[in-house]
Amino acid sequence: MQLMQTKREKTHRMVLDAAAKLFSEQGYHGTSLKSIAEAVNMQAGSLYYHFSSKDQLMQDVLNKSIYIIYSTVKTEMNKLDEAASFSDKLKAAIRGHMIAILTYADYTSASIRNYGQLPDAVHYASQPARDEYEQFWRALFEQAEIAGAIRADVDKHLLRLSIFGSMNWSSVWFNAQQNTSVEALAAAQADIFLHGCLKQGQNR
Amino acid sequence: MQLMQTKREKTHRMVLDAAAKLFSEQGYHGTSLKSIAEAVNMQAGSLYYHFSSKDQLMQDVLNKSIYIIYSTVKTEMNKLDEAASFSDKLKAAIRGHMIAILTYADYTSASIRNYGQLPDAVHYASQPARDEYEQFWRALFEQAEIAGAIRADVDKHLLRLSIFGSMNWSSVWFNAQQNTSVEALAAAQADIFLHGCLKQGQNR
DNA sequence: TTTATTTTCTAAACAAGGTTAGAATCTAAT
DNA sequence: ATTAGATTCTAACCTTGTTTAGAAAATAAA
Repeated sequence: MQLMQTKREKTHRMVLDAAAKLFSEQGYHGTSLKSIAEAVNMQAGSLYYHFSSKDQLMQDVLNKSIYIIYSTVKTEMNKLDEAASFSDKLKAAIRGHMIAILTYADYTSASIRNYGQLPDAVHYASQPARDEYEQFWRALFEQAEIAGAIRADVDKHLLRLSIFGSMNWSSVWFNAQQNTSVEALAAAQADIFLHGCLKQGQNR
Repeated sequence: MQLMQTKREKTHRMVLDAAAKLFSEQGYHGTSLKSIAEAVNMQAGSLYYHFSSKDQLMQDVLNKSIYIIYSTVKTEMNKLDEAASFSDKLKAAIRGHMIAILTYADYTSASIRNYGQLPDAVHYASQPARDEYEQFWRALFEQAEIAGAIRADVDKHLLRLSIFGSMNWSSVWFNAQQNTSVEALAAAQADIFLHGCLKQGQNR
C-alpha cells in the first residue's frame, strides 16, 4: 500500500480521464459536471472533493495534454544520434507528436479542439507550456534553414504551421481500429512534407 | 425598394453574421442567444422572429459556410483551361479553399471549430453538403493518381486529409492585418504539398 | 392621419448548470 | 469493534440559458 497509488489518486485520475474524454467529444461548454460525474458513477457535487472547479479540471487536462505531447516528442528526438540529418529530426518530431496525439487522443484532442474557446483565465494559464513547445519547433526549422537543408523559398513559419495543422487534424479523423499503425502514419506524413506528392520532374 | 433587400432580409443577415462570429470565437455551446442579440442591439427573444431556434441558427451558419467554400473552389477551378496539369488544379483548389476560409473566416471557422461538438441533429443536417464537397477532393486525387501525376507511394487519402488539416488550421492563426495576401499564402501552401520542403537531392 | 403589417420588447416559464455546506457513508488503523 | 479520517451524497442556492406569448413600438400603405 506504499508503492501503489492511493484511492484518492486513482479516483482523481479516473475523473480527469472522463473529463478529457468528454471535453474532447463535446467541448468545454458542451460538457456538464453532471455528465463527467456520471461517467465515473458519482454525483456532480462529489467532484469538488477532487477539483476546485470546472475550470481547474480543464486546466489539468490541458497541462497534462501538453506535457504528454512535448515529452513524447523529446523521447523520440533523444533516440537520434548526433549526426542525424534534418530529415531524421523532422521524422522523429512528427512521430513523437503523432504518437502522443493518437495514443492519448482524449487528452490531446480535448486540448486541440477547445483551443480558443476557453475562458480567458484557463487559456492563459496553459500558454507558457504551449509557447515552450512551439519554441522547440521554431528552433528545429531555424537550424534546418541555417544548415541549408530546406529550400530557400519555403517560408519556415508556414511550413511549421502546416505541419501542425495536418498532425492535429488527424485526431479528428484517425480511427485506431481501421487505420494503419501510428508509426507508419507519421512516416507517411513526414514524407509528404519532406518530398511533396509530385512525381519527380512531373507536372501533369 | 424592389431591388434592394427588405429590412427583414437585412436583419436576418446581420443576426446570422453576428452568430457566425460568436460561434467561431466561443463555440456553439459557449455562445448564448443573449450575446448574439446584444451584438445586433436586440433582445434575445427577438431573435425568434428571424430564427426558429438556436439550432436552426447554427444550421444556417453551417450551410452557408459549406456553400461559400465549395462555390469559391468551383470558381477557381473554372478559371483553368482544359489542359491544366494536376499541379495547376491542386493550386486552384487550395487557392479557392483558402480564399473562402480566410475571407469569410467567421462562417468557415464557425463550421470548422465546432465540428463534432454539435447536437446530433445539427451535425447530421449538414453532412450531405460536406460529403459532396469531400467527394470533389477525392475525385481530384483519384484523377491525379490515374494520370500518374503523384508518386505511387503517397497515400492519397492521407494527402487529402493533410492538406485539409493545414488549410483549416490556418483559420486559427491567420491574421488579416499582418500576414501576406491570401493568394500568396495559398500558393505557398500548395508548393509545400507539391514539392516538399527539402532542397533537391539534399538530406541533412 | 389612420390603419394594417411588420418588427421588437417585456416578462415570465421552465430547465439546466456550477457551486457549496453539511449530513451520511465508507475505509483503514487502532 | 471503535474511532478518526477520507470520501461521497443530498439538497439547496443562485445564475444563466432557451423558449414562448402577448404587449408595445416601428414601419409602410391607404
